[in-house]
Amino acid sequence: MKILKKLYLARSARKMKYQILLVDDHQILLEGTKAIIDGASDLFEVKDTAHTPERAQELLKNNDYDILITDYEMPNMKGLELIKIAKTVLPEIKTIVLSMHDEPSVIRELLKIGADGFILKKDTHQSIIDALDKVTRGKKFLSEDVSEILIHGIDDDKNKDLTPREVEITKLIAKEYSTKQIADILFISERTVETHRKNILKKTGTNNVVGLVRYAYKNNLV
Amino acid sequence: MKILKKLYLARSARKMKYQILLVDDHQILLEGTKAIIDGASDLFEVKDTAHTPERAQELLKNNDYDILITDYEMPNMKGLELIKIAKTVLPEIKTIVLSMHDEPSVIRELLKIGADGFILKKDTHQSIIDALDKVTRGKKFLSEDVSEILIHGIDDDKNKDLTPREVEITKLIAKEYSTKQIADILFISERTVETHRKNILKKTGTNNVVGLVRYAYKNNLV
DNA sequence: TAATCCATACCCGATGTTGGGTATCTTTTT
DNA sequence: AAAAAGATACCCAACATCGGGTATGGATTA
Repeated sequence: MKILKKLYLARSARKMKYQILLVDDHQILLEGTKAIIDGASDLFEVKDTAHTPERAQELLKNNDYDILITDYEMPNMKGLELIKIAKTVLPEIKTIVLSMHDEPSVIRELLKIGADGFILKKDTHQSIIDALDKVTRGKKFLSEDVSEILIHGIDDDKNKDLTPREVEITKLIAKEYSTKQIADILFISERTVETHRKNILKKTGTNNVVGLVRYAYKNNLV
Repeated sequence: MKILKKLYLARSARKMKYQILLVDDHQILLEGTKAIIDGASDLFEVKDTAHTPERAQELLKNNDYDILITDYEMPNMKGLELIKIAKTVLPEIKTIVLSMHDEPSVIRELLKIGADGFILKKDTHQSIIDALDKVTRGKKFLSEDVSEILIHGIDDDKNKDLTPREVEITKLIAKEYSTKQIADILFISERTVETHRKNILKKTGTNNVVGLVRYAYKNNLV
């Protein structure tokens, strides 16, 4: 809190812009968002952009940023992990997630690991500016739509979280591996895989693989 | 061809900008892309934007545009249908599709119905400008990545198209209906559904429902 | 320490899926 | 008019999945 205020004051005293690192695997969205930010406010500036999480990681290590804005769905690494890395390298950095998906579970997970803002790609550009404004003041920002989802998605909590092992198996199922193949890959018995499978079906509230694959898609396990 | 050249000359003679209608259900991408186009060239101008296909349809009927740039994946209506509508209302309009997905079948389908350009969201903003440039000269534009995909996806043609009935059944399977339920819904025998099922698996090159559901997701049947 | 959770593994039986066919009738294409 | 494609429907056998259990050892939490 204290650090933040100091940072904020320092910036404004020196009339410096907040330096932003923008990450998205879609080049066009990257450039579009940069155009929005650079054009809409003279308080913020996109210092660098990265279109892979790896490149972002590299930039984070060798530069100083005030804010990280990142896509959530990216190849190899989820926005989630990138945020964790960013918070480690630059503990004071503020993070905003830009996502297509509006699954309550994902949003909750992000907030839990300390993301400061969450915006959907279908929100307006004003949301981005509002979010930047809020997070630099040390507050959390959720776009209207996101709040809406959180409120109406509460009972969704009964969807108990899958255990790590169950997530692993769900992913393999969704990759078209058979029970036998999964057993071979994980060096466990087919019976065990079947047990996991049954538990997963129960937890996800479906009664066949199709439902499971749909669950995997909705929760970005694919 | 003739008409196009006339249009092109007329525009430049009058020093008028090409009028663009931009359609995308993600507000941020809409505004970002608009910023890119308006900022990068004084030959083109985003006259209107729409975040639903319905709104786009309305605009198309009451206004004149030279170019339509549309997302492919949208609720209710696919970019495909919007292009058909646009070409009906304004036969001379040029159409460019902006898509996340890089399925050869989708690209081929779009080119078949007369789309003039195809860009992936992971391409650079220069691709958009290049595309605008080309299509106003009456040429087709495929971004490098897209051409790449088309070339390496040729043998994908063995993925013979599913028949209407097969598509119908695929959708039902992907909606978690069992063979028995599908038989009831379509008033046909379970045996028939099984036959369709087998043919679909063969055509899509998979050997279980999981692969089928993945196919459904990739081809926007879900 | 006791209770809970997680991962492991087995049993059983019912039901569903997959892969191999063949066959008829209608519609569309050549 | 002949050929091809599409939708219908059946047979059979092998295999996988699903739903109901129970059980055990290890780790974590209360």
